[in-house]
Amino acid sequence: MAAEAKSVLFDQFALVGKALSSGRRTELVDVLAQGERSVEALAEQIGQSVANTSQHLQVLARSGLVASQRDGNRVVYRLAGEQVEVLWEMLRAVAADNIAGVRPAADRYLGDRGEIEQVSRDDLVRRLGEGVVVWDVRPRAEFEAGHVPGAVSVPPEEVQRRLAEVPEGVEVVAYCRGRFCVFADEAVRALAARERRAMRLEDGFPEWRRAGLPVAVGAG
Amino acid sequence: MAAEAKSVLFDQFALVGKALSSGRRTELVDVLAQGERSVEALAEQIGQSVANTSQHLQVLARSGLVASQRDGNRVVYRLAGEQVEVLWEMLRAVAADNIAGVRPAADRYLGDRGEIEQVSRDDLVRRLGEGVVVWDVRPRAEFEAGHVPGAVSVPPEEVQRRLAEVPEGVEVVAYCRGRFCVFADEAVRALAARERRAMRLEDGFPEWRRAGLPVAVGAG
DNA sequence: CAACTATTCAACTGATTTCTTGATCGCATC
DNA sequence: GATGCGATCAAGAAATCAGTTGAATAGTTG
Repeated sequence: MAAEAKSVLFDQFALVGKALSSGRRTELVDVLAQGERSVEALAEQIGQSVANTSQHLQVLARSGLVASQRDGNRVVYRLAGEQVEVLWEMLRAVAADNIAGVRPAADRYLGDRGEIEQVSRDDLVRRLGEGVVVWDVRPRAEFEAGHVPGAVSVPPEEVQRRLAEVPEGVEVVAYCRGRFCVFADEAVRALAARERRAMRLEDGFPEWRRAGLPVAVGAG
Repeated sequence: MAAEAKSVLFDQFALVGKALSSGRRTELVDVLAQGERSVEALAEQIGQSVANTSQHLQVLARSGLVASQRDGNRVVYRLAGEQVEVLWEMLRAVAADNIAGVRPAADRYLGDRGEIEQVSRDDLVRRLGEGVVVWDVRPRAEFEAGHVPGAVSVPPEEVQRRLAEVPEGVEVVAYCRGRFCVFADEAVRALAARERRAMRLEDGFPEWRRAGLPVAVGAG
C-alpha cells in the first residue's frame, strides 16, 4: 500500500533526526566538526564511558552522519561531509531562534557575554594582516587537525598558565569550536582580568574553514 | 559544574533533532511546508488518529518548529518560519546522500522515475512564458494556500478524471510538494499513458516560493 | 603466543516514546 | 443553556532508548 511505503520513506528521513535527538550525540557531532577523533578521545570530550560513546557513534553511523576508519589499534570517526556540518549549524540556529530553553541554558553555560567583545571573520582576517595575536583555545588535537594560520594553540587547561606570554598593549583574538563554545570566552575573560585587550571570534573554526579561508594543519 | 551545564545546552539543541526523529512528525513538517492546516486535516494527511496527531504537533511545538493559532472552532498549525523549511530540506538532502535505506524506500514509494522527465524551476519559468499547462497536484487546501501563478489545481484523486481536459499536442508540467512527493509523478505517468507530453518539476512548491518566484493565493 | 590496548558486543535496568481509548475542554450554533 | 464539533488531556500497553557492566574481538607489541 502506498501509505505504508510513504511511512517507510519518512521513517528513513527521521533517522537523521533521531541521530541528532540525543544531547550526547549532538556533543559528538560538535566535536567531530573540529576534525576526526578516536572513540576514546570522543568519550573523554563528552564525559561518557567508552562503551556508551561507541554505541552513540554507531547510531550516528547508521544515519550516515559519521564515517569510521580503523587506524591500527584505534577507530577514527569523522563527519560524513560538509553537508553534515551545515546541517548541524542550521539545527543550532533553529534551536536558538525557536526554543525558549536555549537562551537560559546558553547563559548558564557561557556566562554573561555582555563584557565580551566579538569580532567577525572579516574582522579577524583584517587584524591578521595587522599582526594581532590569535589564540586557538581548543584541545590540542583539534588545533592540529586544522587551525587559522598564525594562531597559537592554547588548550583550555593552559589558558591560565599562558596569560603571561602576552605583552602589554597587544591585542588577542581567541576562537574555539563555535558560537556556543565556552573556551574562547574563558580566555577572553582571563586576558581582560590581566588588563589585556581581548576579544573572541563570533563563531568558530568550522565556519572559518567552510568560508574557504586559509587553514594550517599540524603542530604549526 | 560546567560539564552539566554543557549537557543541558546540548540537550536543548537535541530537542530539534527529537522533533524530527519520528517519521510521522517529518510527514507533518512536510505537509506544513505547503501551508498551514488544522489538526484534523493533518491527521488525515498522515493517516493517524486526531489524538495522536495532536500529540505529535505538540512535540513539534515544544521544539519551536511549529506554531499554532486558534481559529474559531479549530486550531491551525504552521511552520515557525522559513528557517524550519530550509532545515527540513537540508535534512532530506543529508538523508538522501548518506542513508543507504533512503534509495530503496524512495524507489518503492515513488516507483521508477526513469521515464519521468524532470524540469528545473528555471525551465518552468521559461515554459510559463510559452503558455505551458501547469498542474498543481496537491490537495486543494495546499493549492489555495499558495501556488504557481497560472497553475490549475488537480488534486491527486482527480488526476484520472481530468486527463481528458488536456488537448492533444499540449505539454503539461506537474508539480507537488517536493522532490520526494509522488503526486506529480502519478500525474505525469497518467498523462504519458494518454500520449500527452508531460514532465514534473524536479522539486516542489515550497522551493519555488522560497526562491522568491511569484506566488498566487486562493482558489485562482 | 602472551600481554596489552582500543573498540565493540551482549545483557540488563529504568526511563521514554508511540499509539490507543475514552474522557474532557473550548468554542460556536441552535 | 443544550448540543455538536474540533482539539486536547489522561491513562495504559508495547516498543524503543540511554546508560551500566562485564565479556568478547581486532590489532599491536614484546
